Amino acid sequence: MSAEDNLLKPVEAEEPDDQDYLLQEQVGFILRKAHQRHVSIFAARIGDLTPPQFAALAKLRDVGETSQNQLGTLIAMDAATVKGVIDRLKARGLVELSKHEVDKRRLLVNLTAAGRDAIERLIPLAREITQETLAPLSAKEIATFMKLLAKLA
Amino acid sequence: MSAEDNLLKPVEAEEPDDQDYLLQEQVGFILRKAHQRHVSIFAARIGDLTPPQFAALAKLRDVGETSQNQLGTLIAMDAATVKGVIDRLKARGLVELSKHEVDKRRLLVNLTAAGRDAIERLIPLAREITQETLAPLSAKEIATFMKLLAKLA
DNA sequence: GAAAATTCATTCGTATGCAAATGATATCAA
DNA sequence: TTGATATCATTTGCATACGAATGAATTTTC
Repeated sequence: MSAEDNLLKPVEAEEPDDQDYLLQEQVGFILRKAHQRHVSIFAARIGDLTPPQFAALAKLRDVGETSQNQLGTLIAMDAATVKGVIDRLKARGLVELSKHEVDKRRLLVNLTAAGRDAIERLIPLAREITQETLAPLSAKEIATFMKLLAKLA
Repeated sequence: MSAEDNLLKPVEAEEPDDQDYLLQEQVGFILRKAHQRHVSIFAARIGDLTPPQFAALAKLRDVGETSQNQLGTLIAMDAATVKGVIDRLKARGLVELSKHEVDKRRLLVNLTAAGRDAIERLIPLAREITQETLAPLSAKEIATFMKLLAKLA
């Protein structure tokens, strides 16, 4: 095949070879950047709480009291990570911890009154964060994107 | 409006109110999970290098010698983060550092022979990682998804 | 019912990721 | 040319994120 043929060949048919690995076109790299952008938007709107901390409060609002590990499963954090998040929320008086009466291994987590106030107050801001993150897309594109993204996660 | 009317109302017309904020349907949350999944796939295939470290090597392969800061811009890392990544690559002999002759502020980074060998060897694995990450989608869905994801990043 | 396997939580070590402060050097502007 | 700005790099502090090891408590299995 001559070099000229490449001018006629559609891009989709390109055989990737080691000469042209383009980092900026790989899912992982773009996924990382999209995530960074979202975190940045989040920080601009909710400065005093991180996305993982918000996730913990929002999920506790949904399900009520649960064990630390169970909460971690619900918000996709491993045991070590969720411990740090809960520790910091506890230090700020947004959650309270107690021991499970029957199963002595479990550490129960629940919202305090202040924690409930905080999450109720922040939810409208979180809706705006979602909107701003998706702002580059049209309504139809958003529907498509969310469907596909969910398949990948 | 009676409760029965809700049965007839299409889902898309639901007015979101604070009662039903669903964390698991928010872009940020799913984006974080998708990113986690990708990192996990990456680690399973390339155990001895992280995605940021790989990104640094791959970009150095593209552009050749650059300043640490410039490299950071190219791979979307701030100055503090890129320094850590480069330090670790240097400690493993994959990159080498030198001072810019003219502009004494700049720290030049380049691949060593070992670094070039490593990235050439890893690129085929990186292609597989991209494929596996996108495996839940069809070819057409991949094209759509990548287009929309790029808009968000 | 005792041993084995599992689950829950903690701790340690390593690696991003970013804000803010600092110091050195370069560039711009009056 | 010098004084103000801007850029490059480093450091510190804080917050995820996860593997691996450990200990305590529970469940399973024989």
